[in-house]
Amino acid sequence: MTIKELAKELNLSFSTVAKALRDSHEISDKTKQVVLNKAKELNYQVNPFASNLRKQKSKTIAVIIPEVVNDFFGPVINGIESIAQEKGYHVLIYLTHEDMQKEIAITKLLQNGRVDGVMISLSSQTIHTSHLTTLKNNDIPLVFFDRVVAEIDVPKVITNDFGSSFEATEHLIINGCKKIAFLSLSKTLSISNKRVNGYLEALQKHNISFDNKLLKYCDGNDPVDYKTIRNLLKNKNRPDAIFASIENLAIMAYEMCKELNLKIPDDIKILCFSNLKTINLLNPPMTTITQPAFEIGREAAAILFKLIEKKGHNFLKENTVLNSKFIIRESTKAN
Amino acid sequence: MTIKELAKELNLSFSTVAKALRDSHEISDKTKQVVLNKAKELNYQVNPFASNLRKQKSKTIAVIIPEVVNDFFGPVINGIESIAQEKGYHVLIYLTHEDMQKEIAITKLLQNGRVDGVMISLSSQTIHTSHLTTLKNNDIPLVFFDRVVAEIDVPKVITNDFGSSFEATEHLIINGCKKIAFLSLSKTLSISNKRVNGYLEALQKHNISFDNKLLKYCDGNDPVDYKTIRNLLKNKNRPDAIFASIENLAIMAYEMCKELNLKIPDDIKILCFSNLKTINLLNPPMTTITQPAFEIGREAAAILFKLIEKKGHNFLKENTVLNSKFIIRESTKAN
DNA sequence: TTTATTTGCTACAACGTTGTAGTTGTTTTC
DNA sequence: GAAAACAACTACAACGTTGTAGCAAATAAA
Repeated sequence: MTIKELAKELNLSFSTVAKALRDSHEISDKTKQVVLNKAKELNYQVNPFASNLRKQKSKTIAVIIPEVVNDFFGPVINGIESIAQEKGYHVLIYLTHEDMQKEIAITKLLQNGRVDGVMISLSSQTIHTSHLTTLKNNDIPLVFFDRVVAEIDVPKVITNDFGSSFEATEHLIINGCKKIAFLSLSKTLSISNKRVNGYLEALQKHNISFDNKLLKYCDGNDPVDYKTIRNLLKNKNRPDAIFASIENLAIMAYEMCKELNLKIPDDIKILCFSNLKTINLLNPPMTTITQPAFEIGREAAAILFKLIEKKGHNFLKENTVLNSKFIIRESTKAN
Repeated sequence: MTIKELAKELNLSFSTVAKALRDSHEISDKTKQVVLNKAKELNYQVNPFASNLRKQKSKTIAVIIPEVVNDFFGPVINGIESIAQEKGYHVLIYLTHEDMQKEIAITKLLQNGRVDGVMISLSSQTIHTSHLTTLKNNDIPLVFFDRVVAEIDVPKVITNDFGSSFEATEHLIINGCKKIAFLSLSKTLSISNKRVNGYLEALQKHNISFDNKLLKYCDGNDPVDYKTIRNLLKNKNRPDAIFASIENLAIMAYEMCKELNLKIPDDIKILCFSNLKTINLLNPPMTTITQPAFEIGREAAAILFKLIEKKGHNFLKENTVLNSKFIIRESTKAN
């Protein structure tokens, strides 16, 4: 059912019908009513491609994330979707699986105007970012969240990673830890570096010298990371705490402790950045830095829609910083 | 950059350029090379809307699910996405949040050819399904997975829910349970009914009379369901086991046990359908029926693409049944 | 040599919208 | 009562593709 067919049914010019459907002031109320009724009767729906082509707008945004089976990115999507649904936008999801090549391929797909805007949280393996600059230079509204590229001048929604990391490390130190291992994800992502720096600064403040054997870079590949953690824990000079920068690594550490029969928190303390909903049911419940994932999604989406609708760009240069919550549970209890 | 602009640059007719880009046999290899080089140089990308409009194809599918923060639907999306990426399709995600009205609104959006196919797992609150029949009648390829509508004649990918449920219930009975509560999700979904029936049949086989106070229908709204579970467990005539048809409800039961100081499995045994990745770390690890979520996603997507490409429809009437795994852990250990 | 056939390219009409520029006939204004 | 304004509708040209039809020139067949 197209406008032209509708027009034929109604014995009106198709321009009239088109305008009536768009509630133009040029059309009398009587005619509008007739057209609308007929449209409903024949279940007329605008053809999105014709409309997109003509208006050069797609009412669609793309969300690029590393992974979806994840208690952080899941709620982020919820947040994004809640705003998108309000605004009548459609949401395309693309997963990079922490692979830079996939990320590049995906951004290429989005350069041709398929979407009105893009939200992205980088893959941990992304070491150069020209594909994102290209996207920005193609005038596609772009918002980074959580894993951002500091150098690219687009709005970013992040959390207070340095502060959280500092606070968590200090908490471990106060509770008696002297050999705190830090499991990081990426050497290049600014978020990873901030988390590492928070850890380092806390060590320094408390006069604990940094042992670089305790700073491990994982790569998001489960079997490999598993080995890294295993080696760390089987070492005779085992750390007395593990601070994981992502949930997955902490879960592996928990599993490894179970396997090696290490008692948490007595033998080793563990904490991490996490949004796990079963965190309280773990044995023992884990101390976490919990990011406001849903709000990050909502905030980032809201900013993207402002960019799309070009309602002023004063916010463009600013990072939006939301605060994570540090929640102390049994996994870091002092001996 | 459009074909016409490219043609002007090359001093060729735009038809020639268009054909060269599509590698038509009507164009000489030499010309093709020239065109392709120029296209690369000027970063020409086909306009997806023009192409979609002309071809009446969008290379996009829609996935409608109740929820994304979920260790079942997450891997399903991974499965879908892995096939979609292979095939060069885009994936639109829509969330119903277990709300039938949202589900209806979403299906309306998809009636106009925006997508080449739709995959859906119903909301638990969906009690009538004419919106899905409409979608099917509009000739939009449709595949159901997990939460299906038995009456609508489209391909479905499901698991052996009756059998799993029977097996799990029997396991509880053998381990000494006599008052097994079943937490169901929906009175109408066929998947829910199958799970309930498996439970009932196992009771019958072992001559345990069914107590309808032990069969609770939850509605996916956390605070409400929380109360339901609380009432169940605070009752003086408390059940000795809880069989939850979805993960969320089991998690709430765990939390409630913690709150009420009930020991699992001594005071009460708990099991559920779940894909939780931290299941082994819970206190105690929970016995689960684990569905092959990733494979469900892959299988359903593969079928959808066959439908889209119209490669025979013999499989149309058949359900694809994948088997879940029943994994016994500590939460149901005999006293 | 004349007539087919093939090769390589061009012209053009869709696809279904949207927005601008007419074209009527009617009403208002001075 | 002529000019201006308005209301309600129509015509049509984009948007950027894709596929069919057409048209030369070159080659093959008769």
